[in-house]
Amino acid sequence: MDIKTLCLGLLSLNEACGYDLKKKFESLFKHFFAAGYGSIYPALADLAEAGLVDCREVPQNGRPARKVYSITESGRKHFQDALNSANPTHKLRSDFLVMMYFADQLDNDRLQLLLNSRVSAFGGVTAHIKNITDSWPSDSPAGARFVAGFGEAMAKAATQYIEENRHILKGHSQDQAKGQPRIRHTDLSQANHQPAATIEERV
Amino acid sequence: MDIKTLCLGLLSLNEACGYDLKKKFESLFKHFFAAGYGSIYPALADLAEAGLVDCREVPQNGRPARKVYSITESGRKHFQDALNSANPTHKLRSDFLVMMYFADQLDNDRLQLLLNSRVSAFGGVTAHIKNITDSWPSDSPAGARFVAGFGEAMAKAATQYIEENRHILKGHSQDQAKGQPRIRHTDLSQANHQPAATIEERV
DNA sequence: AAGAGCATGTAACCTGTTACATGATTAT
DNA sequence: ATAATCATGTAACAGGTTACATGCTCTT
Repeated sequence: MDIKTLCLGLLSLNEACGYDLKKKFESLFKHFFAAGYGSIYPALADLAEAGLVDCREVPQNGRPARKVYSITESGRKHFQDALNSANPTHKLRSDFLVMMYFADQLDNDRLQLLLNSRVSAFGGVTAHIKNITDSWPSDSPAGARFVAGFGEAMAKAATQYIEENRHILKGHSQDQAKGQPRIRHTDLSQANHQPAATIEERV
Repeated sequence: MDIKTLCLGLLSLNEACGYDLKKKFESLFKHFFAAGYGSIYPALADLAEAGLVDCREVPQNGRPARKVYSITESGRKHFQDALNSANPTHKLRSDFLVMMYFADQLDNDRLQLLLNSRVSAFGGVTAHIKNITDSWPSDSPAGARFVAGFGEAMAKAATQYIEENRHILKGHSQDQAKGQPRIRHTDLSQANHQPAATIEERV
């Protein structure tokens, strides 16, 4: 799902200007979808050009006019179609896990720092979600509560996993020689998939 | 962290050709980092050009020669630097959660299907991880075990969250009128941030 | 006085994805 | 026979990020 569609979705709930949408992205969707002005404004322009939204300009004193976008019937239909199309994705991209994979090439101070800041980042997610949900009325939409709860649950599980398993990771101590790996790795891909021509895969 | 760096990291453990790296991405990193041939081959070419890896061609019968890449000292240093640079990211991008946010615009059959296939996708992740880790020796690197365990923990937590909370989501039944939202949403962003010029934000 | 917030956007860039192109060998 | 595996890559495209450009008002 691209940002255009997501903007359209938000506009199916309330009319808004680009600035408003950015704030919604940063409150509601922060833990699973990112978007900056550089994507939102062009997206709104495209939506308007395609007739999926209408734009009404509200002049203001001393600021650029608010361009308030509201969804059209055509836009609503378009969004319904998007909701009914194929298998939605759910993708994690984590440099943190990459680094943890290479933990034994990290020195121990750095490793502990990375683990601590990841835990604290998850704490930030939890705090952020709590912060936004606290102001919600009790009849707030189920979908919103579900995705907020999902974020909390993930942050909690991740934190717990890290705290319970960080002890298995040991970076090397800083005073040892650098630049040389001291541990020979087992090849973790499937055993013996290498043609005979390839030599010296290690144990 | 870009794919180039990650390839370099894998090459810091074992020499490999592009095809091998792809397989490693798909076994070890599948749950948190994706990469296709279209990124890997150009990445390897760039690394070689930058002198961070050496390339040795191993001719084969009836196939293109294997281009086996091995890391250089310069490459190893470069990778260490990457591991020691700033705050690694950890980003989720989920169309699934987007759709759940808009659950009440989904019809109920579709909603249940989405939830079921997401649960089953997480089951697939768990199976995949179990599958690869089962073949690992008991002294396999701690980093590899940590990231595999992380993936399992997340899949488990996500599945549990979905099963325990799916009941709060109700799509509309299919025989009702389509294209019109029947529920007026409360604006979930901060209360009263709208300038007076903006009208008719709802309760 | 300084900084945050409101409000718009563009343009160049970076990065990765998808589809294409080729073709023998091995397992089912 | 058919499909999967091995093995290389390119080229066009899509999509999002970052930096830039502007400027008033309200809060601290």
